[in-house]
Amino acid sequence: MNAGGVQRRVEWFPVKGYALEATLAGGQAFRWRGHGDVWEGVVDGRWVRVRGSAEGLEAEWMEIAEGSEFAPALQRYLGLDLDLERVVATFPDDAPMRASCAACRGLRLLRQPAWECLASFICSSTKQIVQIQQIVSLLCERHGVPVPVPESHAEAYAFPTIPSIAGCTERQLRDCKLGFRAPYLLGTAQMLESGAVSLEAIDGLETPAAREVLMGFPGVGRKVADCVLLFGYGRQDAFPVDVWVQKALQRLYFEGKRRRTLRQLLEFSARHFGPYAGYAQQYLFQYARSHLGRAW
DNA sequence: AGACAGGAGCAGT
DNA sequence: ACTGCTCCTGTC
Repeated sequence: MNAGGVQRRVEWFPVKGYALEATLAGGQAFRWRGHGDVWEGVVDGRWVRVRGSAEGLEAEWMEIAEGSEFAPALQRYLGLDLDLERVVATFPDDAPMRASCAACRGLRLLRQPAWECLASFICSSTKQIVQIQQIVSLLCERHGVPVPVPESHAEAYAFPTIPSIAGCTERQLRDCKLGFRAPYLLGTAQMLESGAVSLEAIDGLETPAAREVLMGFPGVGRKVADCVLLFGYGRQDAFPVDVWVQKALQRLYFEGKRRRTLRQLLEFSARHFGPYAGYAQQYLFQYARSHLGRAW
């Protein structure tokens, strides 16, 4: 499709060693498909394909409007405006972090649109990544608008808007396999649609206050709120603790000691991992998932 | 077959 | 402040 002067664009980002798979398919976002060095997704309503090489990233996308300048937004989404080496250098110099960094070289944090991030993580509770991908795909196919794609390419859809979700019935959402999360997502969309709370206003808040606002939405507890703060608002002091991170922290830092409660682990993390604790968390998470196995 | 998932929300202690 | 139970449903 190439109607209305809307064009295919290509841009080269000279960033070395970007770990595409770990970043795009590691559980931060749920819309990327691909393998190895080639990945496709939809970002801000644009179909995007990214190819990675040792020297950099080649991004290709379909513009949605004349004269629109998407490259900076994509750069921001991919987390390119950040000196990764300097961030990694702030991580504590201990054995678990060294192992995590070695295992996840080139892993970055994405900076996703807040609504998409919030909605996706409301869908995520007690679900594995594959299942979250299924749910999000169904939501997009059924309630998102089609976006321009290259000639003879399969259809792609934008993430559903707040009004389009707010206008759904609980039944429609359950049909997208949301289960008990359906009323949560619906309630959140309706709160936003009513204007009682705004996702933009959160930008101006300190992290603890921002977290409190997010936890006011149904289906949003501490963990989901921290994911949204980290992946959607770039708050690198947010530290989501899910069962994987919990197990990893317990095992890597408190081996043989009495089991720490969630609260204790949060306290430990806040003082141990430094200014980029959230970044460190993603490294630990990936490491725990890929190297420590599922049978602890 | 049956437990178990990258949790939230609630009651009970 | 912690524990334990329930909420859907696909996957292993």
